[in-house]
Amino acid sequence: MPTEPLTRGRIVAAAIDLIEREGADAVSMRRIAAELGVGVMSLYNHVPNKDALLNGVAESVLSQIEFTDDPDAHWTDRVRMQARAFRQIAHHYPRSTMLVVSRQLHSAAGLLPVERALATLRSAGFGGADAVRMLRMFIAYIVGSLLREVGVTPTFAPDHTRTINADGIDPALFPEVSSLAEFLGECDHEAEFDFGLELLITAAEAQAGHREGTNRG
Amino acid sequence: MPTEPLTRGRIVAAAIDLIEREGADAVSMRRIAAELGVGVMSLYNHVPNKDALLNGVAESVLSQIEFTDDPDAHWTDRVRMQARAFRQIAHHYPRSTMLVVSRQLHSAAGLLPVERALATLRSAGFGGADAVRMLRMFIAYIVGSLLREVGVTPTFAPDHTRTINADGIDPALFPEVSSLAEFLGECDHEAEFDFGLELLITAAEAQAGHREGTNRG
DNA sequence: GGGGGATACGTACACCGTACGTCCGTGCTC
DNA sequence: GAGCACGGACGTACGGTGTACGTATCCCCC
Repeated sequence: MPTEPLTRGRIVAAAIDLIEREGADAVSMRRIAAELGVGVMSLYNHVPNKDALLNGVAESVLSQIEFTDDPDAHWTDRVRMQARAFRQIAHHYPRSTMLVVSRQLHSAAGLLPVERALATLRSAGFGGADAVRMLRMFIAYIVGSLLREVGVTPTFAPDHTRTINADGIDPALFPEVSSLAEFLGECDHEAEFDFGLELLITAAEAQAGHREGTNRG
Repeated sequence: MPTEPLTRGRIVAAAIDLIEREGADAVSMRRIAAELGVGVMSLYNHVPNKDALLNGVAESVLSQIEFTDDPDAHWTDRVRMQARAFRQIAHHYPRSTMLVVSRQLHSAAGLLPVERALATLRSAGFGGADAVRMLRMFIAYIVGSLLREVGVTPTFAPDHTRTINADGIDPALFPEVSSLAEFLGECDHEAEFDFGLELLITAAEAQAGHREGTNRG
């Protein structure tokens, strides 16, 4: 009974599966091998080392983004759709998101979203330099938001404020925090994401109109 | 010759020092102990485990933020100053920034910036819910930006595009990326940060004016 | 003096990534 | 068909990791 042959793809898939089930800390070459019913060192026939494997995980997740934005739609709608597509994949692989965001990949997988976004921004009338600036701004916001959603970002996170509150935070030292504990303690991630996204898009649109015909990129 | 007694503070300081010198991967309990000229297990008299130690690192860095914003200044100026203070500390401890941003601390160290920011936003006239929303938006942008600056964020990062370009990216597949390689390849971090920050502040100010007297928080 | 608590330390265990050597099934060459 | 080269699967081994546990040492208070 020849088992399915070992493959880089199968290994990466097993890694993603393991990460989503037990978290990134659970990932070890031994563990993945066991998961695949295979000797540890067999993995190294398909993957040079653990770091490369994790890069593979990030690339795989990134490449699964589904861009469904209509090329004929208004550019603001396209930006919205692209940002949401990014967010959606992060939601689908929440525990892998940290990996995606924290690894420097220089492969085509990571380049496609950039290409799409740049095309959209240029179609909005932004010059080269401005398009890149805008892209970087959107990415910064999206990455930061996803980190919060995924539950990585620090104190400012949602449910932990409840913990803090339970611990009893001193209202004299932190009047605002304690009086706003109600709002800090809850977080509709999607609503929060969209709120900032809309603000950014509105601001970007204002810039686009403002600089029309003044493209200096 | 009784050496300086071991202390949680000294341990955390040694960890920060080590991280900044050799990166977060170099941190191990053995390494830190060696750095302090001390047995490994002695550390555990002052720190429950490695994770707590890293939390200590994050808290320490966070608590060194110097808020110099004038309480009487316009709220937009105060937001600007606070965001820059955050960025400055990240620049001072670049390799520790990832830790700061990726750990869930629930200590006072992480609460102070939140308190300051909330106070500022409330003074701008935002209701409770809106103030928290704005705070989250600013934090998302700042965190995302710092990750990029620190050189952690993926493909969209600056100098690696040059590498990609050197590798020869296919202009047919990625026309925008390749035609904008010039702009993607360089990044004045401070200018980029300020660009987005100003956009956000402007947008926030518009919201503040728009909702005046309509506070529903 | 003597007892007790805090601190420093060494040893030991389970686990990690991976370099290296070995084995075996497959396919090509004669 | 015989011989052989080769690639993939595997076991072993080494140096590293975090930390549980037991022990030794110091200082302070009685």
